This record gives sequence, C-alpha cells and structure tokens, in this order.
Amino acid sequence: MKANGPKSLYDRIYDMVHKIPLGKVGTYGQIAKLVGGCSARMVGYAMAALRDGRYADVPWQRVVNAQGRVSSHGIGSTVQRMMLEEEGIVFDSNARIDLSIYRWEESI
DNA sequence: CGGCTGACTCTGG
DNA sequence: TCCAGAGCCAGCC
Repeated sequence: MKANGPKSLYDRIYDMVHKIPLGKVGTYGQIAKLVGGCSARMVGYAMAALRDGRYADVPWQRVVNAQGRVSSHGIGSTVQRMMLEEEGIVFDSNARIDLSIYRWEESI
C-alpha cells in the first residue's frame, strides 16, 4: 500500500480525478465532496495549478462544471472537448455534455 | 505574515 | 437562456 504521506489537498484532488473511469466525467462539486474538506472552487483551483506542466499526469479533461460544460481556459475548451470525444463522450449542439448519461458515480 | 490569484456552485431576476 | 452577486479556501510570492 502506498503510504499516506502529508499529501497536499491538491494532490488528493488529483488522485480523485484519476479515479474517474474512461468515458465518464465528474463535476467540480462532485470531486470536492468525494475528496472531502474542500469546495468546488478548490477543485477548480487545483486544476488551474495543473497548468504547471502536469496536464499529462491528471485526466483533468474529465472534470467539467455542474452545467456539463468545460470550464477550462485557452488550451482547455478546444483540447478538452477533443480528448473527451476521443474517450467516447458526446457533446450537445451547445457544447454541453449530458451529465445524466456521462456523469461518474462512485457508488454505482 | 500579508496580499493576490483562481478551470465553481447556487440563487434570483 | 443569460447575467450578476455572494460564499469559499489553498498555494504562491
């Protein structure tokens, strides 16, 4: 087992994002609840911190907002959508994801 | 230690 | 459907 070191809150968020199965998406608020002790904003801020060259280490593209829309900036909006489509996620005409279908449920 | 930054969510109009 | 305001907290100078 991996030793639980003094991981930062951000690292715990990243670890949770890693648990999102391929073909599914999670919302910021959802991740926040699963991690516990943090708000949806914390998750968004953690994602922003990823920008430090860790894009490849975390499936950040599977994290969208409660509206089923991507909230990423710049590189995000286009690349994120493309990567999700590669995973089988289908976007609506309004560039939105049907969360009723693709939302990840850890209790399933 | 103080101040700034930031990829959210909810409610009301 | 879109817009605005309020609440929220960990990193990094």
